[in-house]
Amino acid sequence: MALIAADEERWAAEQAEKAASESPLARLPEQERVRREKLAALVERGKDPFTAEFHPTDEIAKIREEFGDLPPDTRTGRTVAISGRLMRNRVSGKLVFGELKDFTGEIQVMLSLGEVGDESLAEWKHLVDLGDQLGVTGEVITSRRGELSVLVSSWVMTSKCLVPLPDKHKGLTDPEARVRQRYVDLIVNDEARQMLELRSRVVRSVRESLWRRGFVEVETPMLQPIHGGANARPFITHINAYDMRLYMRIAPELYLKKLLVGGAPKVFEMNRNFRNEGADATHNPEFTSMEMYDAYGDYDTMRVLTRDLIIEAAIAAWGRPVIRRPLPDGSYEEVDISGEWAVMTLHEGISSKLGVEVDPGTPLEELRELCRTHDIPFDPGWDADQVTLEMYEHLCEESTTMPTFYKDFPTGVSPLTRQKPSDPRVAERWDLVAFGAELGTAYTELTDPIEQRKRLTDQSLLAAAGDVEAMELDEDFLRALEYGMPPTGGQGMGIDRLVMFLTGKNIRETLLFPIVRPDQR
RNA sequence: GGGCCUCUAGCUCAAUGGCAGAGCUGCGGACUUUUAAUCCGUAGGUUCCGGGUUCGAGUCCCGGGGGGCCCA
Repeated sequence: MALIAADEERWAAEQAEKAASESPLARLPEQERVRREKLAALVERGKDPFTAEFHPTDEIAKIREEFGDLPPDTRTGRTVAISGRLMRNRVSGKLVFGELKDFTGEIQVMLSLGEVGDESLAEWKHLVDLGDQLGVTGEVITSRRGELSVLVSSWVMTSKCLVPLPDKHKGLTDPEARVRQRYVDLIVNDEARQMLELRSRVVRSVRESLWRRGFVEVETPMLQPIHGGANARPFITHINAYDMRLYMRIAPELYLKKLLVGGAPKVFEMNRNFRNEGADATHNPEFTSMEMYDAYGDYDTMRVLTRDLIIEAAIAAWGRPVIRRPLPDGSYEEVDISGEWAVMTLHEGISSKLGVEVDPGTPLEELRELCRTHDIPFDPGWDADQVTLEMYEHLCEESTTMPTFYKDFPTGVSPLTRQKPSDPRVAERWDLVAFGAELGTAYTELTDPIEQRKRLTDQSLLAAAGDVEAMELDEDFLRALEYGMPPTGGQGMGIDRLVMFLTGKNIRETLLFPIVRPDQR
């Protein structure tokens, strides 16, 4: 509490200092000064360099579609109004060739003395810069060399760009700059725009796949008084109204199950979770996940559904059931994922890697010995279930390439999962792994409130003993289960991971704005 | 957390310990069919930050920071 108040004070002081130190034109690079001078010149000539009075009626891609293959020197008689950013500008005396780029594509614009007159041509030559947003009206024609163009009859500046763009050939390559200034990345790198669109198609595909199957999309709290539903370190925050600690959610699971208790049979939520752990090529502190629950389903029905969702997402992304993998030379290869996906128990997975049979009854000492001989680190305080989980992560996850379901996890490391009736030592849970990364997990949910209380009590004891990832005891969740929750299959899938899987890119490219340290300069 | 690499003009990159440079961009000029336009001229620097060694440091040493890759 005291700490948060101190933080707020420091923040206010920093803001005040910042405002005081910022004199408007102090030490601007020459090119930025020039652009501001042009801005002033436009205003002086009665032009609004940020006018809102231009209304485009045409998209560049549509024009290209409609007039794709015209012979050189064609006049179409068709007038269009387009808006876009000026990406290239070739000034040739009384004729100017520019290239205008909107979010759909690029097209050449031609400005000739005869068409626009002295003043307009001179203003373009002296007051327009690369990067400016322009609104252009003119006839669709082709140039003498056959380039599809808009012969400008009038133009306005819709937004002056006050900062020079990166190199027109090399673009912006510094990965740090690309992430810190994603807007610049989007302006100059087509790849960034394609990722934005691809991710949108994937998210939409997952939603539509679920809607089509009768699932209802819901939103549950991100600010939670008790963090549960997963094992992870939470972000801690504070609510002034109640003067109380709150957590950013690490998972929506417990709330979604309350909806099942309430009678909603098929629900899903696709939204942000927050985990106060590392930030690297595969982890961002906030990430998007999808969780779904299907009453009277189980972990087997979830397995079939999950594969269907991912195949449908791949088709949404690439038009075919394929994913892309990076090759050492920087290019990508397509991998077909339409075949059957492997299914094996976690113990089968471990056994095949070790060449030694391991099963749920293998004694702790034997597991430890296997860890020692295979260089698998373990904590001497762990029980057999925890050691087994570590062996699985070490031996199976990394070496798995094609999508594989590892199922039947040790009950002790699966506090929210129903035990297998035929063998209560393992729980009906699977992890889906592909190319070394976990894509999702699913359970036949534990619905017995008495067994659930016992498991969560064990977890809270771990928490009290200092395990920062262990769950807290959520009385309201247990109370809800006491009202009776139908047998249910539940599944969680990382959407960022899914996009990474589909594209072969790292998380900082699949997220528009991954977390970065504040720029100190 | 450990190892390796990296940070120089708005962008992309050079520079044996010896005058900090090029291309693009910018600015001035020529050019009415260019498309990485061309040609002439010209401007632009806290070499990430702080110390140290040296006659002299972008370069070598120490410390710090940002970023990337690999490992745990």
